[in-house]
Formats: sequence, C-alpha cells, structure tokens
Amino acid sequence: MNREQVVSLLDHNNIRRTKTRILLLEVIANSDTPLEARQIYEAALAKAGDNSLWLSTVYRNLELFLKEGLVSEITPPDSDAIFYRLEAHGHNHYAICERCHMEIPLDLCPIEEVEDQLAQVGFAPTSHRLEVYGICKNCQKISQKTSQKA
Amino acid sequence: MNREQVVSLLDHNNIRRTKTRILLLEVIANSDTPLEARQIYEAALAKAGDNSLWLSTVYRNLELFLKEGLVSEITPPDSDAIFYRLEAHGHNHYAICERCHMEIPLDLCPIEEVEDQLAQVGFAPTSHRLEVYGICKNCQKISQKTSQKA
DNA sequence: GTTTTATTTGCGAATTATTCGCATTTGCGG
DNA sequence: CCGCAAATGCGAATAATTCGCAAATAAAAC
Repeated sequence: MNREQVVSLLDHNNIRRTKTRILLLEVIANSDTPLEARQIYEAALAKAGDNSLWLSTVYRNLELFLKEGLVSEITPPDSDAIFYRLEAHGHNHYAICERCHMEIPLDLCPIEEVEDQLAQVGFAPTSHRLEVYGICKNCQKISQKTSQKA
Repeated sequence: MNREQVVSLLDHNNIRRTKTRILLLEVIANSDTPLEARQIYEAALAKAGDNSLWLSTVYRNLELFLKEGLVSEITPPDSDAIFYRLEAHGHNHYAICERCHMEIPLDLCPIEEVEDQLAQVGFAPTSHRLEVYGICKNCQKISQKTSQKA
C-alpha cells in the first residue's frame, strides 16, 4: 500500500492527514505481520530518520485508528501481547501462524451460519472475527531442519 | 463450577494445586464475563479475605494457565484491554456483548469450512476462535430507556 | 507421618507500557 | 495568507507487568 492509498484512507475516514499518521499507517499497512505498539514506533522511526515522532503519539493514533476502525488488534491465545494490523475492509478471517505471525486471509465467511442462533436470543451483531491459529508451511519446514532429534 | 471441579481441572493438567490457584480459577470459572488481571486479583481478595494473595502471583498464574490452555484471553476490537476467561474445552465460539461483556456460546463450529483452504497452503491449525461482537438483548433494552432523545 | 526436594508465594523493587498535561506546531477552511 | 481547532513534542506521572530471593508449602520418598 503506497502513500497515496494511505492518504485516501485517512481522508475517507475524516481523519486529518498529518505526517505522523501517514507514516504510522504506512508502517502498519505494509507489514506482512501484525505489530506491537513499540514495533510500530521503531519501524516508523527507522523509516523516517530519527527523532521524527514520539511513542505517546503512536499510542494516541493507534487509539484513534482503532476507534475509527482503520486498524484492529489481536492477541495470540498463549500470550498477552497486543498486535495491531490494518483492518482489511471487513475481512476479519485469518489463519495466523503462531511462530512468525504471518496471516493468511480466509475466503469463507461463516457468520451466516450463526445468525439464526443470534437472532433467537436477540443479539445484535456489529462485527466478528474468525481466527485460526497454527503453524504455516514455512515455519513447519524450519522446525524440521532445526529439530534433528527433539 | 465448584471447588472440586476446579481442583480436578488442575489435576488433569498436572498443575500443583495451591490455595491461590484454586482461588483464582474459581474466580475465573464462576464469572459470567471475562475479567482483567486486576479484576481477578480484586475478586480473589474479596472472596478470601484481605491480604491472602499478591498481584504478581496473579500474573504468574495467569501466564501458567494460559500456557496450559486452562484459560484464554480476548480483547474487544475497539480497546486494548485484555480479558481472561475459562477456556471451555475447545468451545471457542462466542457472541460477546460490547457493553456488559457477557458471552453467549455459539453452537456451530465453522472450522470445517475453511479446512480445505488451509490444507491447500499447508497450514497446520492448532486452535481457532470465532467471536461475534455486538449488543446483547438486555443492553439494547437499557440503552432504549437511557436515551430518550440521543 | 516425617523428612526431603522442588515449586510456589509473599513481598517489594525494578522495569516497561500507557496516559496526561501543556506549550508549540501544523493542517485546513475561509 | 489568517485564524482556530486539532495534533505533536516532550517529559512527567501513572499503571501494568516482571523480577529476585527468602520463606512457606505441596507432593514424593522414605
């Protein structure tokens, strides 16, 4: 995702387009794995040359992006880290590798199946997500090489 | 879930049954909403009379429970709080109210549908979860009463 | 049912993550 | 351009999480 696309993403959501926000969104959008707040900050620093932004600003903007639905966060089932990723336009179905955190988007949306059940109890859904955790093909290979006995 | 059940849960997972762990699991298991670390700590204190445990111990045990798969954590899509709940024996499909955090277990498991796709890319699933966020019936009522105009 | 041994906890200190406050700067509509 | 609301720089304050180690405790071995 290039700068222009990021900018129009901001515009469409009525978010003022500041240097920092464009930078942060570029980092998030172009990462192939979700990132922690700290990682986003460091990547942004690296991308821009030192001293160009502040950690508190990262937090403030992550909060904003979250609220506006531009990004979403996930936590793996066996740790308590929080990772942020671009919220891909209603596409909340992923397989996520527990080693490298790579995400594989899933085509099928299983929400229809449960809608009946929800309707019966009067639950009004606003969003949903399906996450399949496991080990991706590549990481399987790596662990084969690594563990000759264990 | 009573004390005995909690104890056997620990036993089955080869976790030493200490006073603290039983207490913590009881709190988690008997809450009808997921709780934050701090809340678990406070509820446990209240349940046991003051000074009987320490926040760092709560963290240590949550980490353990997570690793052993006794509990799991979730974060709502629009905040970065981490909530812990009993991991209900492979039952990872919930509708979660964004107001009161109540969970409604879902009957259907949609994982089979995506298995083909995952197999094609060599992804080996270990766990999955489906979360539907929204507003439960009860909270809908409340907001009707509250907001006479807005 | 004692003794032994490895684990867990109490407790506070240390570290890290997150939020706040406020003066200065910056987007953006007129 | 000008003005104003919003955003950022920056550090301080607060909250969350982890660490260290001696004392307490659970399960194993006797």
